[in-house]
Amino acid sequence: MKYAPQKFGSREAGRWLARAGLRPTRQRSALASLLVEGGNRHLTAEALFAEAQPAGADVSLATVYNALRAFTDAGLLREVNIEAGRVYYDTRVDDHPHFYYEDDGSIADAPAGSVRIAALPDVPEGCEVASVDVVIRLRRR
Amino acid sequence: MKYAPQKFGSREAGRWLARAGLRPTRQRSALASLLVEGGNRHLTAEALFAEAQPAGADVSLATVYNALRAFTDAGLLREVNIEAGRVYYDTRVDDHPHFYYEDDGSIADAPAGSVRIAALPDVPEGCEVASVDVVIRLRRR
DNA sequence: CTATGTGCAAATCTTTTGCAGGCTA
DNA sequence: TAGCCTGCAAAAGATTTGCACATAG
Repeated sequence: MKYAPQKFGSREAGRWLARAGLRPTRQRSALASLLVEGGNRHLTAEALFAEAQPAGADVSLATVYNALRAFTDAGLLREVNIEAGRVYYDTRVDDHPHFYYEDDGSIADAPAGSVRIAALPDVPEGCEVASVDVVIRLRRR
Repeated sequence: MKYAPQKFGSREAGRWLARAGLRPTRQRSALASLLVEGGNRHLTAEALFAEAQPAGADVSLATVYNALRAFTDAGLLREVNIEAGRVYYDTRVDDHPHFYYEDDGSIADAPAGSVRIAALPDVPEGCEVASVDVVIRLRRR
């Protein structure tokens, strides 16, 4: 297939990709721009795909999935597993708690310091903590 | 279809179902027994289905899924979302932290009190906390 | 008897993969 | 040029659903 010339992707997005040693292809650059410039975000592959179209990015859904996985493996994104059968990607990669609104299935960062781990567990022999995920599920009252 | 006479399900399992107002059908009783008598467990629908067969329970996979959802809706079980595309059911329904072994994808309860929430968040207006899920992801060192 | 449950298979939905060809370095 | 990427469509895996029949209360 014929690809259009490179025309998407901010400098910031370019650095973001370079930092992880990923080739700045047209598709990745466009997706990276959407991810980096949107501030802290939590989105699914479908959602990013839907955003890419109107932005003129012209990426296939499979490429969105592949790119998100590549970004995650490179440490640029973080997977958030909250809902069964649906993966969210978080542009913040540090440990931080999330609010999950059960009503509409949306996700938000909980205010910094809103949850503090007072005591860390006795980790089983031969293991180390990779991350600590905290999800506060909220219900409309 | 012809069903075999009721012959599975302990008294304990019967009470467990009655407590939630669920009809103690043969299939549900058998599944409830497996769940209640196994102590604290974290299993998937597939896993429970696999256990039911040798136990002579003769349930279909669809029924296992339906029953697990019914149990969860009734508050007898708790869904645990840790891995994308795979739901675990926990026989403990109170808030408690989990260890997740990234190597083999297994789940275990973290020792009681191993994690203590020091400060609860400022919950958004009009919302209340349904539950707080804590997952400590472990990596083999 | 009547509302619930159940089995089976087909349908959904999300995510992954195989392949042929395009593109970055 | 060499190997990484992409698009497309098909595959895969988990869970749900439609329908006819069974069964608990």
